[in-house]
Amino acid sequence: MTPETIKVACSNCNLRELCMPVGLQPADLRRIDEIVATRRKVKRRETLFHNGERFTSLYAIRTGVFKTRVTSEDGRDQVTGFQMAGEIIGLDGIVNDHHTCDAVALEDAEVCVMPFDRIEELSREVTALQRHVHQIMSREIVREHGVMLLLGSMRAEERLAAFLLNLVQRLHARGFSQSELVLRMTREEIGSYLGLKLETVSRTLSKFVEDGIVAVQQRHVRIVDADKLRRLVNAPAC
Amino acid sequence: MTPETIKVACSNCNLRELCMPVGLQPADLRRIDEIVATRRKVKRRETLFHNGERFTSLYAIRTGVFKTRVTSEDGRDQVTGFQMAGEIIGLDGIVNDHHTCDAVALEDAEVCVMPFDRIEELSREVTALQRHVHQIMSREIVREHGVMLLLGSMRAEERLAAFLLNLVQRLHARGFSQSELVLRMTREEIGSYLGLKLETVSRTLSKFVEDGIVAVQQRHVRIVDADKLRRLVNAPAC
DNA sequence: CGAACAGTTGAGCTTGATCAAGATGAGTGG
DNA sequence: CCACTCATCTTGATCAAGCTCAACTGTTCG
Repeated sequence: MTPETIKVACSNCNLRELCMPVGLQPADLRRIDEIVATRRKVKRRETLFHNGERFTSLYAIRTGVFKTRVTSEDGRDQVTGFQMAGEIIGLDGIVNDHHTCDAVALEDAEVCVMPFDRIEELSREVTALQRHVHQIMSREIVREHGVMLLLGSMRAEERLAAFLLNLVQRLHARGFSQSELVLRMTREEIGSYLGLKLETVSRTLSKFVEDGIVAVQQRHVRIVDADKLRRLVNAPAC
Repeated sequence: MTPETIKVACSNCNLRELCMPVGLQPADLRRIDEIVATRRKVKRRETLFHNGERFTSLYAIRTGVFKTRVTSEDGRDQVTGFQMAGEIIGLDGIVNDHHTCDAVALEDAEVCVMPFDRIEELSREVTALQRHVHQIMSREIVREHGVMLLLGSMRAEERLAAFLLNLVQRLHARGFSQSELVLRMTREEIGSYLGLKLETVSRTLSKFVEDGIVAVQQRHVRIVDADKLRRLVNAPAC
């Protein structure tokens, strides 16, 4: 792991409104630049950080998609999320000064390294940043509530439908198509995230194709009937 | 809901080391007292806050046990956690200024009301408090990772075993028995949390009794063989 | 080019859900 | 204090969603 490091600035980053607070005073904006120490490239399949590693920094994703996963004592994995441009990872490490999950790049990626003590220092002075850090953590908590609802109460079709809608919605917010997406993860990784086996993911996708809800070619997915997909998720518990 | 309010101080609260940072300077300690605005009593079955309600404060539980739950659009509930003395609830409300879940008292309870703007203000000045807030939020994220692992990859027996061990461990940290506990929640609520139906919870408990792992009388549970229970959780995925 | 990886599909099985009937206990009002 | 009621819990019988195992196909990349 040779961290290719480049000095950069948030103030003219095109992802700024995704990962930084908006409406800052110019003076504060310049201070925010101090947060990002370096950038770091992570190749496909490499980890950005891993379970047990010392926590030092949060990471803002510039390009690429990551998965985070936790591992139980007996070696079972659970994917806890897929993260893309503008999203912040590493929050798990704050509480015990060590990371408790792995972050693995699903494709070649680049992140901004933001040393956490610098974040804390600056957010004591820049109220908007303080607020922003709190919101990012709260957002993650709320997201995980949603995943718990999905895992605890939804059936396979509902889970996969919710997953696809969530992905495409986040991609759309980043300027991509509302109806087409490329899965950067395997069926097995999707299954791990959704609490399903890879065969079930594959079968359920095939069923969606049969029902004219999506078109699938490998990892290319086109949402043909978004309404049907949405109805699948909101279907009253029958 | 008539909030019986009493002015109080953290500095001489016996739960302080559970919900506040330790090792504070006396001066900072006195400032911490400013955080708790009031206390509030919540009767059994009443909500401390509910989905959609304006977020203003975090709450430190003094007595009683709460459940938090989210509700999906089609009305399905998912219990996202059970919280007890010293634990902080309300973090979900920070991101959008509104709560996204309900907090319901499972027995008569009392909480310390901590206005969040006051927390933010003070944590700009007291570094230990700032750190503490970050840790509380990170801890919740890590806890939820654990729940995702449980919901996504464990079987019914493993889930229930993990649940009982977690409960008794937290109670033990509060000075209660290592082997006896009183469930403050119904089988249905346990089931919701664990992604199981109440019948499955009941049956699995009965099986534990048969196997000499626990003794159950209503909501009284005595852990007879903690090792067996632990082995159930760590059992290699067979 | 071939080996490892990723995905699909089928057959059969297991776990936990569903439906149903009682049992038990706590709270309430007469 | 007792009878009644409602909520909670237990247990049985049956069913189905999703898992497991297996075979095969397609893809990627070294």
